[in-house]
Amino acid sequence: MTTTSNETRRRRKEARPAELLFAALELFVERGFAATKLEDVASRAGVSKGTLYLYFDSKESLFKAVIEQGILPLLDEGEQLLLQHRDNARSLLQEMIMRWWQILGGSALGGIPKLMISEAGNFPDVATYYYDNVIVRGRELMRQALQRGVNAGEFRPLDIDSTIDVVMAPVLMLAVWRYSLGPCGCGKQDPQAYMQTYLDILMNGILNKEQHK
Amino acid sequence: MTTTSNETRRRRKEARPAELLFAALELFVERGFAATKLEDVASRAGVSKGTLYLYFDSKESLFKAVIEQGILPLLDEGEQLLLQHRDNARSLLQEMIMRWWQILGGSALGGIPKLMISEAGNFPDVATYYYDNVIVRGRELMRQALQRGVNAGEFRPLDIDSTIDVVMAPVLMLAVWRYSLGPCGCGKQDPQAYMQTYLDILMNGILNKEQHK
DNA sequence: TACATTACTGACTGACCAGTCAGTAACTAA
DNA sequence: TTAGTTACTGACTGGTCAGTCAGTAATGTA
Repeated sequence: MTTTSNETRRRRKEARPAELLFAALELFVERGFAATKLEDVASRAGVSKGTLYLYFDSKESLFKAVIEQGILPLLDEGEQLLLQHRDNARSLLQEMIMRWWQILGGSALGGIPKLMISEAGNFPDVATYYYDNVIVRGRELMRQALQRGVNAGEFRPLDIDSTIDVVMAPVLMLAVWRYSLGPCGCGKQDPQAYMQTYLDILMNGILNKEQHK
Repeated sequence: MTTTSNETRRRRKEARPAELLFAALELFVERGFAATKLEDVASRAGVSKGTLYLYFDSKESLFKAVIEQGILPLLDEGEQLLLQHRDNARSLLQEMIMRWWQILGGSALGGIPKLMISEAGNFPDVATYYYDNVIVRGRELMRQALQRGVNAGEFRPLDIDSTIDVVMAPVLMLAVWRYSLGPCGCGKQDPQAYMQTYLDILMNGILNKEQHK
């Protein structure tokens, strides 16, 4: 081995934090927090372990940063969508769900729900942060979409609070799956069909029967 | 400290394995595999670490045993239900889902899905075992209930394969939640209402419109 | 009561890894 | 070109924990 790196050492103060966070996210999601070695995080980001400690105080603070950086952009987009949308509630809800899935399914951010689920017990304060800043905010978006539909008579009368969680569960489950049993050759057969079926059942389940098809 | 245990040492060869498995399940679910110390598992089971090694070869084999012992009884019951049930498909499906939730929600077994999700990446062979013996078998139960409904005209024509996963997701999510963010004071407000709403939306979503209410 | 068997114990070891810090080399300003 | 600054490195340390094993005590048997 003793590969003398042909890539010469560089100083890139600005890029390091983001690169380290991305590497950490990938490894935390893949292996879990406790089983991830900081040496591996550093080398995946192309630096040494010492460098990691220039930018983060400890393994735990790296974890916190991963969570905090990772999810804020996601919600901003949802809030945009809600404000701009002027079509009926059905298409708003449908679009929110699909957009949400595209983001979760299409980037490493999709691993965050799995990571948070796995580690919440070991980091109660991060869990609380996540709850207050992600879950509550996400639920609020969903609440408004559902409420709009119920008010307009598009949706049946619903117990909004519990409906929010029921509606979100299948999307979350799909994202979680992707990073857990998915890679073991036992994925859901077809995410596309899954989402299709889900939306079909959901819409049939909550739309008012007045206007059919 | 030096607490001289007033409870005198006992020899209970038969009871140890089950007690160790139960303690291990609780701690693995609570903290994750890597973050769980075998010393803690042993002491929760009321024995020393050495004793644990009389019954299990290694930490990994303990993990495997936890998974293997934990889920088989669950499926047996589901298969019973499917065979005995002679009512309509709607009530069969409803009963399967509720019974499933009762078991997951009412015993420590409910933590197994969370545990498997968290650790699948680190134990591909256990994940494969779990997939083949739990997920495939569980899906088969669900498939038969759904197929029965579609054949009888009770349910709309459905893409059964994807419907299976969509139907299961909300129950799994509820179980997972209970052992992740649930304990951080941010639980789903009311599991009862959640299941109620879920069944309501699901049934409205898949029942044929011919027979209403 | 004495001896044999074995379930059980816990101090010990070696590997592993988070976190440190003295040293190195990339960049900068003169 | 040189001297000064600082981003970066990696060998090292101290603590932790999976796994071991020589010893202890509970039970069985005579």
